[in-house]
Amino acid sequence: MLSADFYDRPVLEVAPDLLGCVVTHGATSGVIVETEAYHLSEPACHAYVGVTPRTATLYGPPGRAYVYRSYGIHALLNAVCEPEGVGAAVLIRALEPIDGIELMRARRGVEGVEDLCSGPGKLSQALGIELDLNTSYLVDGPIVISERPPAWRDVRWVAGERVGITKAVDLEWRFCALGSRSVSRPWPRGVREALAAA
DNA sequence: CATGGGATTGACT
DNA sequence: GTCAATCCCATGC
Repeated sequence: MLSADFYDRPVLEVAPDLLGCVVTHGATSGVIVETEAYHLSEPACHAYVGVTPRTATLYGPPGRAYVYRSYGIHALLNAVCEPEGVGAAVLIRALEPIDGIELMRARRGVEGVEDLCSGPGKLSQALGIELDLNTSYLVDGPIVISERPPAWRDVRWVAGERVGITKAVDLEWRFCALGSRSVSRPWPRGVREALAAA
């Protein structure tokens, strides 16, 4: 599994490095195929407002999970990065399912493998991740992130603009693996072209 | 203490 | 393309 040192680096390095790594929670797991970086220096990041009860996790030690509720409905999973005292995290936006696919189908209420984890709210629902896992360590579990399997060692990716935000929209801090149909919509140009060519 | 705004999704026109 | 669901918390009075 990835050590705390892996996350104790600039968030723009960690975000693409997480592509191809495996997230496991209980009997379910999947390969990360999409991430976004957030940093206290830009207004789209929750940490932009400084340290509050909500953002304390972001400013805490690297390697922990930051889980928060979005639109009152979805739990979104982030990996806290950079040294303690620096508010930054990588949002895990999509997975390609590996283990526990039947359990994911039951939790999601849909059948298609490509629909199980192709979005940040979807993957939390599929893996059974809720707000009580906020501040838990991604090194120890219950959620664990481990190194790239051999097939994903040299994963290729493209950067694009982040999704669903209204501030700092021009930063290309979204990272999508090429060749996976589990990337969330809208697909960046490179992702569309790679799948069309395949 | 009241208010308002989301790092989304799925259903519907 | 539009829109509502629904909870947490930051902000302002």
